[in-house]
Amino acid sequence: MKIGELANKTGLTTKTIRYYEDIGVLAEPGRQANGYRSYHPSVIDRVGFIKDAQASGLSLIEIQVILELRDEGESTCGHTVRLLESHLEDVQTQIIDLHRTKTLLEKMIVKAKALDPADCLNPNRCQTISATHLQMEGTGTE
Amino acid sequence: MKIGELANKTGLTTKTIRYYEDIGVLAEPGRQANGYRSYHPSVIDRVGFIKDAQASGLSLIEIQVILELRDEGESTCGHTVRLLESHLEDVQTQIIDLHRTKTLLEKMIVKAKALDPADCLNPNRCQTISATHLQMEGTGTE
DNA sequence: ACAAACCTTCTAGTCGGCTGGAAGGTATTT
DNA sequence: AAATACCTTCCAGCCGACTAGAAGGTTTGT
Repeated sequence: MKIGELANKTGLTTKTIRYYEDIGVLAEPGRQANGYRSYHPSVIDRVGFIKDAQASGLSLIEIQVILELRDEGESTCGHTVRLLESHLEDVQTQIIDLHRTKTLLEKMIVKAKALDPADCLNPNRCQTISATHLQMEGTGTE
Repeated sequence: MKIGELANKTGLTTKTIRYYEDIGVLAEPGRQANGYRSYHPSVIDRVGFIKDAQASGLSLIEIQVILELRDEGESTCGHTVRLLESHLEDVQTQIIDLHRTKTLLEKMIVKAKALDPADCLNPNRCQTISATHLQMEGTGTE
């Protein structure tokens, strides 16, 4: 399979495939006599793995680590699980942060709407997002 | 107030302050006779505003838009509210995405742990995150 | 007088995940 | 034989929010 075919089957571009090879998440494939890359069909699955792992929020570097270990025949499961678990923690933290942000945004919107529109004409009063308005209730800055 | 003092009071670096000036979120301050930047104390509040807006997930470009409108004396509230509301939508979408990711990660971890450790020794079997395992249940690709 | 700590401008690099283009070689079709 | 569609390499740039460093000028302190 040439690179264009792999691109078609995986939905990646040839550029992206070469890039993945560069950074090491895809191994260097064999070459045809003319120098063209020649891919084994199993690479399609590997790309599927990469996509799934990416969709789960793993970076290409992290994915590379998992794949490298796997390629070396190490018992990767332990590593992978630890990586996934630490990633899960990150995700949970992000969710909490986003909820805080959401609450903050909602408060800001409510306050902005409660303002008398006439006040908006005074540029010194239209301070929808004024720091002082919000800091009291939960912007844990340091 | 010189730039270093402003940096101390706001927690930004002098580099960052100059950068903010470059991209337009902080206006060019006056200069002393020697060419040093000379800041009005009100800039501290403005930086506070920027920090809060950033903490709410607004980009510096978006913040700049709000501040520019405000500086021009426009009735910004409407614009600001619309910006905040569209941002709130983004945040909500992000939360939903993260929850999907979280569920996916949890499933992956459960599956990984359920595997017989002996299987890990076979690099072709230790496929914790194998694409085929997961795609069936909700990786809406495209 | 001289060092240290500040200030100035400018250029360029970082991270991550690509994308674009140039300049060439090869394969297929007409 | 020429057009086209593929392939190769390498180098450069994008986004956002900085950060680092060079090379110089100023102010402060001893």
